[in-house]
Amino acid sequence: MRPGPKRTLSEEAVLDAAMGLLAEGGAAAVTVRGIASRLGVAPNAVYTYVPNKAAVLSALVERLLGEVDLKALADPATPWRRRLHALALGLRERLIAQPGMVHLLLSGPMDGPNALALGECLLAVLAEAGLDPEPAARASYLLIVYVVGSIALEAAEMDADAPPQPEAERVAARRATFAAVPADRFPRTAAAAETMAGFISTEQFRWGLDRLLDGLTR
Amino acid sequence: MRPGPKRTLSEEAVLDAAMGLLAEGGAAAVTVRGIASRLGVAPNAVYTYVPNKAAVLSALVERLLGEVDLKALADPATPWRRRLHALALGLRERLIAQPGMVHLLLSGPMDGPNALALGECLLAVLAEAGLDPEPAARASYLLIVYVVGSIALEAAEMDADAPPQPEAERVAARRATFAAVPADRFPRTAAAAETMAGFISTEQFRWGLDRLLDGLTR
DNA sequence: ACCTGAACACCGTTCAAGT
DNA sequence: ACCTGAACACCGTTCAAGT
Repeated sequence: MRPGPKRTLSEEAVLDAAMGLLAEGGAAAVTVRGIASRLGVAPNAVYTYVPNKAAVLSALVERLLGEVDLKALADPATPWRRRLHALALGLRERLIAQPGMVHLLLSGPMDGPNALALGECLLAVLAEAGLDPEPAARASYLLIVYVVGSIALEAAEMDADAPPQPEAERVAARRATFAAVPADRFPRTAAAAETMAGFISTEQFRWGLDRLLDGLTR
Repeated sequence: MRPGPKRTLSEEAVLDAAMGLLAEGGAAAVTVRGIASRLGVAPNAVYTYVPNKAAVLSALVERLLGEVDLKALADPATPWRRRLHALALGLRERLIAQPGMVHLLLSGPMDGPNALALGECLLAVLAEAGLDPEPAARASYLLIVYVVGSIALEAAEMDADAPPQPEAERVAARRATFAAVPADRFPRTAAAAETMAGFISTEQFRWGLDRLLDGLTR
């Protein structure tokens, strides 16, 4: 490929390449040089389309948030609690599917337009749930904290530099870990080992979400 | 400093150096070469005391968790709710004081002895609160998710490569951000801007913790 | 305007020495 | 056993070219 004003690439192509690296090798694999090589271009050519690596990472987060189906979230035909469940579970599914994505999400403020749109939609749903503006705002943040926190803890137990394992295998790995806990020193932990193995599961995620919504609307 | 079997250093010294780098320059500043230079030693000398960088990071997390006052958490003289508040606020204070520490916490599983001890203690407190073993186990995880998630989101808005700013300044920065939100596109967000500026505060942290405990014990 | 080659200032880690 | 110098295979980013 010869130099010249060709504009063979685009910011979108850069983001696609970055996404591919993320999917294959985790957050550590997302490098400017890796993006360039995937695009068949010299490392510094990437800087034509993107100011720096940090911009790539936050653009990836924005892109992910843009994929959330806000129409379904806003649909007044479905009960608000069901809509919040769908949002939380959808976000979880997307974030877990891309190991290392949570780390990108937590590497900077969520202040992009898609993040704002999601927040706005969340406020509307919570208003429908009967919350006044101030509690609704606080509740929206609490929900985000829960979703992101859950996934961050899940991701912490995953091998960051590998493709994601299915949930059943990850739970099995945790079960093995807790089976090795000495019952004399940590009796309660050992007794609840089976429960604790399942913390990394959709079922526990749902349970926690319900306790949270209970606390918010009682 | 000349080579030879001197044992001038120790694993503890390595961790101290790493902690100093973390405090001064955030997570990105914690490098093997930085540790070595801080100890006045060649980069590879560090590998005499520590197998690799990942071991340094998880040891830092373990050290932090070891600083939690489990005796105060277990003290049956204080009401359990107050004890949980103290634990959560204490963890938050420590983690916020070291910018980048949350990223270390989230970079691997919390399966060290101090993490287990903290979990065990948490289970005991929740049992005192009247929860059966299984709900207690789930609740303990939910609490950890909340604390870690809150701090991770707070840290995401902090400059990772700089010493921590006081809470008041961070809230002020957020206020400026939300004041710039266009009210026509995001009316609810703009209306609740003042509330949302305070999400990064001890007060919101307390509020969320109380909603959580409400949901867990109702 | 867009791309290249070369370079700069970094990484983590390894390996063959020296004492 | 412990440390060193040198090296390897990487980073992100910049800069002076070439077309």
